Amino acid sequence: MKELDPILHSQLRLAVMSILMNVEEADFVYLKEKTESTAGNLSVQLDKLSNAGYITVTKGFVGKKTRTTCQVTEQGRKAFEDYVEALKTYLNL
Amino acid sequence: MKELDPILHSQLRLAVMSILMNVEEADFVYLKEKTESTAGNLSVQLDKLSNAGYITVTKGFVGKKTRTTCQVTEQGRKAFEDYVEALKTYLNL
DNA sequence: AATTTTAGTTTATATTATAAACCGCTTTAT
DNA sequence: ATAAAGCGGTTTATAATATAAACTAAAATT
Repeated sequence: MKELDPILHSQLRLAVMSILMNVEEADFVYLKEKTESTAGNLSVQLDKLSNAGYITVTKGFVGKKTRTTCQVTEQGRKAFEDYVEALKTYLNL
Repeated sequence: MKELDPILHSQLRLAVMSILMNVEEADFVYLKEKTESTAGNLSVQLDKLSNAGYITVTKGFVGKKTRTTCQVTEQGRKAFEDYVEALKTYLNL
């Protein structure tokens, strides 16, 4: 049986990646709302995705407010697709 | 976003369930080989699936040797199917 | 009859997920 | 102008999980 990439096999990280796969970019606040996660948890999981090279995290400003935006990288996109393929063998799809 | 049943969202437990979904029953040794897990890990995860009511574990004998066989329950089957549906919303399938 | 193998279980450890507490800045109310 | 409240996060502590290592008991092998 295929390995399931442990970086993606986590509910919150998978949710984040799932969102980012369908959109050019998404900011912290949006991801937090969509995933219904706490800010702390999200922050940690974004770090992990970022450290794995699956997403890029950019800190900018909108007026005076900070804004953290995330984008999936090519590597992340590939990893997600591989993960989906691996999972299919478990789910009988 | 839907919750992913934490009992199923574990590589080894999911692998076990995946196998059991396609077969009437499977024994400990078979599951261990197929999943390439250690006996200890498998033992623990079978307990969890059993405690959750997703599988039944039966200890019997083949000649003088013990044999532990597992079967998925109706509840387990339902949980697995629900899990697959929930996952699909993450994977865009 | 001693040794190895088989079929597991129990226990200890490393990893992970999660939430709680915190921080700096901005806006609002006093 | 200043205190209080809110926003956008990060850091740290704790709880939960996965995993392997150590152990047990019986059977098979030498």
